Amino acid sequence: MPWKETKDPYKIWVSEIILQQTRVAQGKDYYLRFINQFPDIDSLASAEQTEVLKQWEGLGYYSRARNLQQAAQDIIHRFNGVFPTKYDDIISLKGIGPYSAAAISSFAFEQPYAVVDGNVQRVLSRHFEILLAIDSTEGKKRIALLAQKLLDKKQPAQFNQAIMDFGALICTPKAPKCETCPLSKSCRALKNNIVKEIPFKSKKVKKTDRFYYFFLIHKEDHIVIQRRPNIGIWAGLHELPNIESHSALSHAEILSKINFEEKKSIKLIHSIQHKLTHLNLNITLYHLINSSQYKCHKNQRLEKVSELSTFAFPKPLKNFLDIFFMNNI
DNA sequence: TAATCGTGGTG
DNA sequence: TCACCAAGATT
Repeated sequence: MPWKETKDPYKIWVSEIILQQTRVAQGKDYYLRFINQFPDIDSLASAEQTEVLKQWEGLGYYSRARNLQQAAQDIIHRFNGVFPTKYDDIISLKGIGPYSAAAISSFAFEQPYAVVDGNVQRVLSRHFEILLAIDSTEGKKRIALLAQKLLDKKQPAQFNQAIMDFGALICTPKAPKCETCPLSKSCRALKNNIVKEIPFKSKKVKKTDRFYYFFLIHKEDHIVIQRRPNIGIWAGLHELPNIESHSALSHAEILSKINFEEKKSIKLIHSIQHKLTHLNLNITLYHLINSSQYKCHKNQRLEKVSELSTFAFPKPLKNFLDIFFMNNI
């Protein structure tokens, strides 16, 4: 892992943000490209937000990218452009919570702060048979205190890396390798045969439906694009003009909501469903065939198809645009 | 506290 | 196929 070959707090910081809720295999190439494009705090702080989001395109949880840049600008102003070394200063930065602050403090500065991520929650809750939900305040507190107590204060970086690796390789979520586990003798969950029951959560995420009807408005070698608002899903990314709804809309309802001149020339070209962690996404794409009369709104712009790769789009839209224009050139 | 925020891998 | 969840944080 390339971020393990450095003590540069900036690079360690970037790697930790990228790896939040993200697998190493998925984040590795993003890390290399991001560091190449923004090699230090100054280059990140002074970049255009659209550039930063472009580097993040396809990685998800896009507030991470915007918070990363905001924190870089914050470091310029509050810490003279030098990454802070105190835990309290580190955790005060946008996008850095308890896990990332402990990770940076230990990996970059060898300070005695125990990381608590999904791996650590799993390892400790099993080994010590903690029968508290890991998404409860009490459960989190118990595990955090335990991790901090267990931490080897003389080599916190190595300890933190080891316990996370242990969770990722041995004490895995499903089919943990208890037969060859070096801690099997002292594991209380294994002793009581409840390894697969731990850890557990108390809350159930209820999924909501969301419907997007996107319009591909095509004028010769240009299409109409716009930017998403700075809140909500895919905040700050580019997209196509659309209608959003919490329920399915009929074709007639869609036509009644749009103010295009040539309603009859709207053709459905693509319909897909996505299951996200917290919502069911239904995306329908329409093609406005004869759109020579279309006039852009203030928040919209005509952009050359050949320039679309310079903008960050949500993954479902990028997939569609890539295929559509590859087959139509 | 609970809801929200993406994408991809896994059994 | 589908629920689960991965180096979590914010509001």
